[in-house]
Amino acid sequence: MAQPATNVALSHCAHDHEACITDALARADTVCRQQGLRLTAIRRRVLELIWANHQPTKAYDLLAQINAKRGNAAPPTVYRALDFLLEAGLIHKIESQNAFIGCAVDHERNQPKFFICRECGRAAEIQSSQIDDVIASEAQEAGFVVDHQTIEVDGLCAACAGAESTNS
Amino acid sequence: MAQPATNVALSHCAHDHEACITDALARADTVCRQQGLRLTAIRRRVLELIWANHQPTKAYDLLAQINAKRGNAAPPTVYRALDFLLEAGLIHKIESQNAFIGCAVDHERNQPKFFICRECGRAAEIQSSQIDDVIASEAQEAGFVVDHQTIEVDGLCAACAGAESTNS
DNA sequence: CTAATAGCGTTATCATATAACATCAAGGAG
DNA sequence: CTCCTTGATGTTATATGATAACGCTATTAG
Ligand SMILES: [Zn+2]
Ligand SMILES: [Zn+2]
Ligand SMILES: [Zn+2]
Ligand SMILES: [Zn+2]
Repeated sequence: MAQPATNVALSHCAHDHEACITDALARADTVCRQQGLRLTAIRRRVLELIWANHQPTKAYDLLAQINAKRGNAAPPTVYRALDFLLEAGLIHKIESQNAFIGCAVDHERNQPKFFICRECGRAAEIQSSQIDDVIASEAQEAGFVVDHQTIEVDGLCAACAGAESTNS
Repeated sequence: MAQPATNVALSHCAHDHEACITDALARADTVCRQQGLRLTAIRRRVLELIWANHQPTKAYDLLAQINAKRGNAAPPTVYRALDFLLEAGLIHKIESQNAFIGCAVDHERNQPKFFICRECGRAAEIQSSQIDDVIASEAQEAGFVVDHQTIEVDGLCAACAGAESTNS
């Protein structure tokens, strides 16, 4: 189950992945400094690994990656870091996969939601607030007070759908 | 973790619960007969327990309920029944709780989605297709081919929100 | 510096889910 | 009816996901 830190799945999506990781860590530093949160070495390392994988990553895979170079960390080490990062809004949990992914989105006006490709495994975070609006109005109608939402849409991303139709 | 089969949480929602269970089982019989599926004794029993609980129920709680009267079933017994029921569309999995709940909804035109109350624990399945429409259009725009969706909105149901504001 | 607190290491254990293989029951072909 | 195939179930073991509890250490407020 443990996976290499490099991300094969991104082959169809060219971008400067090193910068991607660096930027995410820089943002995290800023956010934590502003909010008086402590982004300790372990927490930072876990966040870095999550971004390096660049797709939903399981807690025990992160643990294996941490321990890859002679480490010997135990599960609570990772779960505590994950709890912190979730709390700080720096990552999200993909409930349908028991996996975690980095967040690069401003959530002041819309809640997390994902398109997840079954082929390449990537989870794209959607920013539109249309879905939130509809949910809000449906909730209003039902007298339901929304607290938190889990929206995970599985399917085929554009790149993988294109590849598939080309092959057939 | 194991819970009694009767459902305290439904106290604020008066309805003929026995009929509720009976109807669900009758519908299941019909669906399975029409589709050539075998609703065996165990599968039927698991479905009955899920409806009896009437809120998202965990696999091991179901197992405990099955074994309550001198039984000795093992986990695969329950998980296999759950797999069958999921496949047949007779239940849904609430991913954010690792729990299962009965379905009484026609899904020809809209996918499963839930409002889940943190207070009473009930999960109400929403039927509106507005949310599906918005997701479909967002997906279209992104070139994403939707296969399956997980939509779970947590919060306070009308009854529990009312009770809370009354108390304060 | 000191005390209080937050973070972390470590061990054990709980909770969720599946693999693998043996056995059994139902239904069709001959 | 008998044999055979298939799908369902029983059983044991194990994989995978997550947390409790406790003591030590590092950080920081005063
Ligand atoms: Zn996000
Ligand atoms: Zn893809
Ligand atoms: Zn349903
Ligand atoms: Zn409620």
